[in-house]
Amino acid sequence: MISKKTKYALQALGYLAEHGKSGELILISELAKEEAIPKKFLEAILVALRKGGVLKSKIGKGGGYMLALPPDKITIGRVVSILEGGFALVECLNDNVKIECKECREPEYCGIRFVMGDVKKAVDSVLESTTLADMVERSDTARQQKSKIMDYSI
Amino acid sequence: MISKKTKYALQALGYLAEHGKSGELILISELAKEEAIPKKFLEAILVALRKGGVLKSKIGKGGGYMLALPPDKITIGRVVSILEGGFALVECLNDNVKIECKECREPEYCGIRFVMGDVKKAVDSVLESTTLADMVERSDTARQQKSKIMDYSI
DNA sequence: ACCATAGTCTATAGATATGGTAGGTATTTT
DNA sequence: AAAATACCTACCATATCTATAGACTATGGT
Repeated sequence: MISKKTKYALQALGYLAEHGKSGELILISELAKEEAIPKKFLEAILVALRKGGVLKSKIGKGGGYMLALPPDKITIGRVVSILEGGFALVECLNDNVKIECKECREPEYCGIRFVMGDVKKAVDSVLESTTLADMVERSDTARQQKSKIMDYSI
Repeated sequence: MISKKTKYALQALGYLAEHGKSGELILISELAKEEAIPKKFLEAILVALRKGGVLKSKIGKGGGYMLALPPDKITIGRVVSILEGGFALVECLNDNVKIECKECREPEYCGIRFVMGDVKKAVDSVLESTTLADMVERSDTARQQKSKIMDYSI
């Protein structure tokens, strides 16, 4: 299960992708309000995203947040990685840290590791090939489909 | 990250697959000792697996646990599903429960859902096509490779 | 019938992670 | 100087995960 942190991050990034297309700076308070995210909690998330290189900020009056990269250069995998330290399935397969399973006496031929390695590959392949732009686009498409159907039915 | 519960479950099942081939009953205490799993914790896990239809047990003297199905009929996905209620990535995509995201005002065209739906498909596809037998076999193969290399180097 | 064995159930304690809050600080614009 | 705005540190509450304890029930051997 992805954490709320990650979910909020994706919501905020989605909002920034849609409302900051021409380089406008968006306020934390606007993001928090529009996406219904606790403001203080969101602050911490945005800082993490900035440190992770996907957001830029400007302090002071007239300040705010904007994407540091175009939406099609920001993969969902990168976001997940920033906020959860990678999508780790077992301790010993974590991206960042190279830990051996404490429990596991034979990590070299641990079947669980093999299987979870496969799962991780599958997950990473999706997360790294999907960008913020894709996410927003799919949402928009679905919304349009819906309104088209609505039109027909009127 | 899969929970220890699930990891312990897979360890125990692996042991049963390897040591119970001819239908022997294996004691909880043996499993706990050999796989270094806290016994009382393991008990609960085994009960869950039994209720999930993957294990059979016999109470009383001479009792113990055995697989309820051949290892190649037990998918890793099933085990994960029993212990974690499915590999849910977002609340609104859980297998068992059909919940709408509370936060999400527009679940029908939520981009996060679309993306996580794809991830879930990828994960499930691996977990459902991999069986306990595969897991054990890969572990064995790796172990043999290793010993072969050892032989050469001697 | 009795007893040892072995799984089952319920309750609970301790540890860790998550979600959320409070208050103050630093920086920029006007 | 004042207002706006992001930044930082610390903290708390709750939920979940891991683990343990103890009493209960069923079986088989004697």
